[in-house]
Amino acid sequence: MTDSQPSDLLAERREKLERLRQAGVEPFPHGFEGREEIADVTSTHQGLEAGQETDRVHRVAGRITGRRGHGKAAFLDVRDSGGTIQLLMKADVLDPKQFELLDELDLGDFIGVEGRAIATRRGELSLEASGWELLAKSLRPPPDKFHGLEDTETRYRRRELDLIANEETRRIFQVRARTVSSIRRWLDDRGFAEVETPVLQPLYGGALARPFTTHHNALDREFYLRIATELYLKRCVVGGIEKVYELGKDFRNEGISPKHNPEFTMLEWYEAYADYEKTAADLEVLVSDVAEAVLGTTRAGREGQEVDLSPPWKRITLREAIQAESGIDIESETTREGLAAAMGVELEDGVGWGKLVDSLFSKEVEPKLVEPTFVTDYPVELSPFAKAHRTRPGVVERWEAFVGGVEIANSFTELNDPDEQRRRFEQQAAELAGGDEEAQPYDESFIEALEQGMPPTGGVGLGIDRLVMTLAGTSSLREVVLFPAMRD
RNA sequence: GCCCCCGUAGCUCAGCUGGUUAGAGCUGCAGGCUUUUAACCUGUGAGUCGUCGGUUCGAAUCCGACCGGGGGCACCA
Repeated sequence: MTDSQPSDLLAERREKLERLRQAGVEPFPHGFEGREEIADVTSTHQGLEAGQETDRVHRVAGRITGRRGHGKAAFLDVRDSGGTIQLLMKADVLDPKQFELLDELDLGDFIGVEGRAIATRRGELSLEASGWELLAKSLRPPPDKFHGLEDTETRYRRRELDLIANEETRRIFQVRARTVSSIRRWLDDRGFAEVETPVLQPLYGGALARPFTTHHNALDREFYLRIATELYLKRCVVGGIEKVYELGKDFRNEGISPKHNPEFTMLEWYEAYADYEKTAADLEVLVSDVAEAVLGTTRAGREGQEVDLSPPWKRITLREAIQAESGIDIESETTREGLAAAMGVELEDGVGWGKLVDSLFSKEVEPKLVEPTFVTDYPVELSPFAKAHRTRPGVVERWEAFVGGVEIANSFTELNDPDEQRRRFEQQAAELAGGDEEAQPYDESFIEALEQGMPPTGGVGLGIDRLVMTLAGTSSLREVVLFPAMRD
């Protein structure tokens, strides 16, 4: 090699690729037999003392994350998904050709190695390589080995680089994977059946949100991406699946924020013969159990805002919560004009009493609900699928759960009176016609299902991304979504 | 949709009251070193300063528009 070679980082790697090929090395072989997980190797030799050598030979494979040359010896760090181990490459142990070809390796390459376990003078467990093979050449340079990758945009757009460079990112998505699997286990163990209902729906419903619209060519008609699984899951309950859940993506055509992504993961479960007291008791146990399973503790949350997720969680009615934080009693201010005046805001067209209550709550109360809290008994205007409260007029049997100032779940005693449901739909349809784009369209087939007869039922929606935020201690939802929505 | 902040080498950053050929560390390349671990030592290469336009003798630096990102507001879960 002379100085006149192109010094471009990509070109360098391609030249190494060619030199390896010319030396008879296949840079992209098909596999590596007899590999052990690095974590297993390190735990096998945990007690090894500095300078101690063994005769145990291991085969490991992974990505080269560090390299320290030493003339007639070299150290490589190799990482697989569960651990990292140091390799000692010595000129007097390796085949001369293999030792020479080490020069053609780069940070980021995948190699497979065989070597005996030793502990170096500094006490680091290492494999003294007797042979190595290239498993895949990396043709692009990895992010800075010390500073990692910090640019937020690159981290989200090229999440693979973020995962390579940042231990914390790998941890977060491990938390996410364990959270999802332990939620499924929790529900499965209690006899819930997981189902899959349509993502493409002829009519959207089950939440107050604007949908994405798409087109089916063969049928030549519009479909909506679901905003919730609610209505289909209740039809499952009508059909006799008494404990049912679905864990999957919903899509809402709303803005993007640290708490919102247009596609997000939602768990909904429904249990026949249960009510919102039962669902609240279940949720606090589920979240607490999941935290214990995933983190080994029920304490979680962001730095400086750690909370204890163990039950029982605090319970407060919406009215009390609002009164405590704002001094406004929503049972006294029962007109939109009166409430707007009490809040000191301009009354805009199309903003009803319910929306005012909602905005009052979001502004004044929600950010302060750091400790796990159930807020109960919502106005009927905001809850078209919830059953009226058994004793309190004007409110429904509904709660929302908050942790760290973020809503993580929503639940009600489900409305199962088809005639009442029809009236609620009519109300929603009127608001939709009146310009409220988040109101519900009328769904006759759902009404027919209720007319078939649905047992008293409790249902819950749990935002998985937001729960993972809490468990992983992140302040942005985008940190727990592998590939968050981006422009272009 | 509105407001504020940001965009300099593959990565992490400096330079920004306008003024020689835009700097550093890591990465890369050449060389040295048989126990290092952010290895070290010597030498060396690498940039449409987000894009386009404007002001100016002169723009990474000042102004405008656009693109992309972050945060906040609005809206939602």
